[in-house]
Amino acid sequence: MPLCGALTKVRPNHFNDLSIAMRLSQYFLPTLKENPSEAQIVSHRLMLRAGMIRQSSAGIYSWLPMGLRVLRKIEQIVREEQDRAGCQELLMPTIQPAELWQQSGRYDDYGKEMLRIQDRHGRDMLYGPTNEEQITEIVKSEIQSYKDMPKMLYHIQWKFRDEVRPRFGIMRGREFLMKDAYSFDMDYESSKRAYNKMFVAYLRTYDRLGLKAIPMRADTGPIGGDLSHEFLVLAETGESGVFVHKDVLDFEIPSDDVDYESDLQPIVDKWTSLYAATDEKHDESAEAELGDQLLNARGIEVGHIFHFGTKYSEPMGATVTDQNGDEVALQMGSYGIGVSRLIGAIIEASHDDGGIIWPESVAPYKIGLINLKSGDADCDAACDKLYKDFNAAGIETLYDDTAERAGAKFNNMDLIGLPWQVVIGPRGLKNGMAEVKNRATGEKEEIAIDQLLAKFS
RNA sequence: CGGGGAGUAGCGCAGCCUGGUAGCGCACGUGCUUUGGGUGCAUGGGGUCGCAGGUUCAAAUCCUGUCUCCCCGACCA
Repeated sequence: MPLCGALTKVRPNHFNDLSIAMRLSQYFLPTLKENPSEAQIVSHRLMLRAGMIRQSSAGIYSWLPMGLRVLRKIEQIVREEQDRAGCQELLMPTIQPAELWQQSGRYDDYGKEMLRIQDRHGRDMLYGPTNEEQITEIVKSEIQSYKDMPKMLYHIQWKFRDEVRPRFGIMRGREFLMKDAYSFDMDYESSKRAYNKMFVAYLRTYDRLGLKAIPMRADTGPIGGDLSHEFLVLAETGESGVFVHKDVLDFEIPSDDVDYESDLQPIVDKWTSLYAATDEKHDESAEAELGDQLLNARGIEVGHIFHFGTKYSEPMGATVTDQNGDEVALQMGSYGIGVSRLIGAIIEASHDDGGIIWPESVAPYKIGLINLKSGDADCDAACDKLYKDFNAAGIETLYDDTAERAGAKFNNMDLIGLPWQVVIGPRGLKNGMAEVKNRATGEKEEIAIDQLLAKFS
């Protein structure tokens, strides 16, 4: 469908709209001064301290308003890029019938990671760890002719994998939010085009999230071939070692007017032309060959795309009639992004001793407005006006109107990690000035209060 | 699933060895104080010591069992 690229820019998304403004005195934001003892890695600690999540049981979390807000933002960027690539959103259930998995043969194979449950009639059900069977069933039932092919479908849904050992907070939970897309094609060549679309969409998605993500050759599973890549985000605290030709870091991200119907192979070829491997697949000989071109870093896996041919379509009978009237088993691929895990990855990649440093695209609010002297008539008036103006201009603002001391407010705002802090205090106010701090760089500058709106619009 | 550690106030911890009915810091309430990087003083509230048995006149403390959480490893988005 050639329309797919054009639709996304003004895509209304009412159910995902987020409120623009919030007063801290009214916000449910339970921040912690001290580190909870159970949290080991920095993203877990900061998510707990910044009041984003609370643990319910091992690997299962509640999302508090601040955390949910970031989750929604990430989800929305993922959604926009999937839509742009021509992938269509649907929503499949979390609970699936066991029969579906018996058909594919995975019901017995999957093991204890699959949470199995029974309904009141004793019918075997399961909490989906993934959705290949479910989507295959849908396409099988609804598509009979090559004329309705190809199709790319995705959903963003909670999954459950009963990990033996959940850890690292949200990064390795049992319950997690995932975008999974599935492609259906008549032949391998067509399937490869779908794969390339997702490849490009992934590059764009991670870039928009403020991340350096690098595609790396991954295990090809049962099919073989070269259509399988993992996307690793570079972060010092990453779980796996990565070895990358350093020029990969400077490769160009496809722009937002990429034509997804054009031949994307050159982009994919470019991005896979230089050496990039996780430590598991690292080839020692490449190390010598690359010399000082080689970057040895650490990474977090945040996405995986792969082609698996007829692995599910065949056993489940998902066939379509081709031009000759023959029944053909569909060529399939699946494309995952760990949405909730991405929050952890972003924090791992972007924080300092003071707390989180949100990239602007996913920051819960753009501006933290700090009233240094709540209760002071002039400070209150100046802040109220700014707050209203920002609000009217659609600038997301969290207004710290509490009676805390200055130091407490600064530290708390640093912890939360909003990109900009606008500080109003009696001292600057006398001259009509505010202090603006860039959270990422730490730079502070004095700006006239009446110019703030222009700066942030 | 193998190996290790921990459950005492919302959070971080002490007390346990050598039983006598619970304490410190932060947070919270109140009053004063202070006000540009987590003020200071005073005062107050809050805990079936994970749970269940057992030993004992008496158990946070000793014994047995059990549940949960965390860490290392194997596995994974």
